[in-house]
Amino acid sequence: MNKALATRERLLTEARKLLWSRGFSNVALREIAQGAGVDVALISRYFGGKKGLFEATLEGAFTSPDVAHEAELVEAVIHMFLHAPRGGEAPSVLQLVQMNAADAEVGDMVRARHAAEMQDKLERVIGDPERAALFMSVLMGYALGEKTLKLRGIPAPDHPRFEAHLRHLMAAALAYVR
Amino acid sequence: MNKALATRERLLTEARKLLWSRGFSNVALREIAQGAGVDVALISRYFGGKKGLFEATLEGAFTSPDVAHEAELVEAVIHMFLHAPRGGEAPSVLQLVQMNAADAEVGDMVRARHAAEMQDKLERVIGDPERAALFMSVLMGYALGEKTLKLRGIPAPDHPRFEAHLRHLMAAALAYVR
DNA sequence: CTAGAAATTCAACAGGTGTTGACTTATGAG
DNA sequence: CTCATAAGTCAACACCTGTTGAATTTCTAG
Repeated sequence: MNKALATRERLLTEARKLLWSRGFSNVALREIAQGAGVDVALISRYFGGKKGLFEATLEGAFTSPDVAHEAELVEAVIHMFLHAPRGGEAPSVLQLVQMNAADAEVGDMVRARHAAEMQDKLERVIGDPERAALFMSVLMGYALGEKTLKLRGIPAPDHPRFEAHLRHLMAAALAYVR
Repeated sequence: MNKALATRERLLTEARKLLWSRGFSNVALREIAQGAGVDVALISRYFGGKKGLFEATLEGAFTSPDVAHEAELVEAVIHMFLHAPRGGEAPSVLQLVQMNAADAEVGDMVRARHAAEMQDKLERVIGDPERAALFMSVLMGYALGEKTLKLRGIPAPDHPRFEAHLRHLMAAALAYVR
């Protein structure tokens, strides 16, 4: 009876890997099924369809670190950027954006589940919607520049200057005063 | 004989509108053709295929403003953000990113045609690859936060604080010292 | 007005998509 | 062992994708 749950989980793992990195409409269900070693039909059976699978993928996946002060926040983000599994295990801010861009409906799902939640947390810690928005923007932009656009001038994540950039940008966002 | 060129252009216009806003793999050629009021077959005939059409779309589309000094640069960007046709006529940095995320091959096309060129210009004006990268990152992130993620805390583009945010972020990027 | 060329449409293709219902295999209790 | 039920497979579907070659319309020179 719980063997089904195991393969359900295997399906979810594979779906996260593929859907999060390549976007909703660029991955075929058959590919996910093959990666999990089962037949495609199981996906529609277990999750009710492709969108159901994607939604299940988002379930409880986004846990921004619980911090209480700005200083801790900065350190937590640094840690996240430097030590997060870069292979594609955890959903990065960038991957969120990719998903968001693909399809309006999917974008809404992502926004409802994560973006809003992360923003809430940031606002609670930072104490100002504007600074929180700038903080998030700045991080998204840097992740984008590094991973997707591959800008010259952004060093590899293990280079000390990578961390320096992040610290500089976060500080700038937090220093905003209207 | 030049009537063909006219419909070619009509096709291109429609392609820009759809491909740039919704991404490469989320628009069907038939939709583009219908928007231009012609048959799908013409696209493969004129542009050699979907990728050919997309590439033609990028041709000469990206003209970053020619400025010589940092101060001018900031003003030019402000102008671009505030007065660019927000409906989807001109390709925004955000749209570039969307295209980039969709498909690896398409992403390379975009990077080759625009991202690198824009970066070159920025480096020439700013004089430092790192600051240029930060500058570009910061703008991409803010555009992303406003248009795609729709973050609270980012006001409408016609609000004075929108401009204030942009100025603050650009100044921060330019103020970076290693 | 008419032949010929240019511009466009039509119909069909081969391949891929998500989804569904019927069938088969594995599991575990009695 | 037996059988009911859970778990998974198979084949087919209806639809949509980009692309192509032939047919057709539209335009234009003589």
